[in-house]
Amino acid sequence: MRDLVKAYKVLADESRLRVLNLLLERECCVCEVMQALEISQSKASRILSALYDVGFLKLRRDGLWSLYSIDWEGMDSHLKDILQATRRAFEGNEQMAVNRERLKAAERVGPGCVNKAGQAPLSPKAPRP
Amino acid sequence: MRDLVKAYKVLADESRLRVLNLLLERECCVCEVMQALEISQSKASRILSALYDVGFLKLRRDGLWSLYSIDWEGMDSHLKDILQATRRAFEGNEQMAVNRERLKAAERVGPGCVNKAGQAPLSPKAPRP
DNA sequence: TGCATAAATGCAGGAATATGCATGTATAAC
DNA sequence: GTTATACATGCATATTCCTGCATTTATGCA
Repeated sequence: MRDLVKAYKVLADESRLRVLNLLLERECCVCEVMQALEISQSKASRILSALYDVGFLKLRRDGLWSLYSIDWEGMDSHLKDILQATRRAFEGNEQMAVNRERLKAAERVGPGCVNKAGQAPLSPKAPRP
Repeated sequence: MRDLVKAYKVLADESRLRVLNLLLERECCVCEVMQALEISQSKASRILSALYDVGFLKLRRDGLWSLYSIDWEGMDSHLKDILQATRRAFEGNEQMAVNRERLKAAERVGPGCVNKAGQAPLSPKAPRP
């Protein structure tokens, strides 16, 4: 029951729902999230680790990047249930669709993305280091 | 989206989940909830109106009683989704099963239930006034 | 070894939340 | 009317939560 409460606590925040919405689209690093949603780096990082702690996400490292994604395989079945209901709620939502589109446009970003969030990245499609 | 956040906020509390668990069993008045869960009257009342405000419950009056129940018909479809997922999460939980049993044992209580919460009611099956 | 970059985290201020106590309101019986 | 009962709510307090700022940590590269 504690776990259920913790899960709902994490979902009870608009910023965290927006992040979840992006991850339901695809794997993201912290800097992609902060750019797509125009939030600070520390906020993006905290949100991702909160979602991770509850069990919604898994983490993969690639160089300097922390790549978070939905952990469908490892997730508790009740959490999966709830996440799927949440996803359905996102589907009809205009704002959420806009955010997902913005993520697609961003793609993986190049160096300097952390310090330049909010500005257009210098080279939108720079390859990873 | 605001509505979804509000719904999750309401669900992000163990006491409120316990109340919801009782209501998934059957319609309840405030004093039944406070007895079955051994919580104060003001707490029971506030929890029920919080669940009501979000749209999970409907309210029916019968004399002095306020009878709350799950509003399956009037509920938004996404809320219904989430509530059903929540119910499934309750099913395997020992504590929740105990609470539901305690509610069955209590049945509708007689006069004085508000002031005597925690004690056994004087006449467990007294008719309503 | 030193520098640059991505992410994580300690801290603090402010906002939101939960809850007990006391009181107010509405209804019913007399 | 008066009284009793069930419920709702205002207030005060304690606690939790969110967030920005600054700093630290970890990794990769020259």
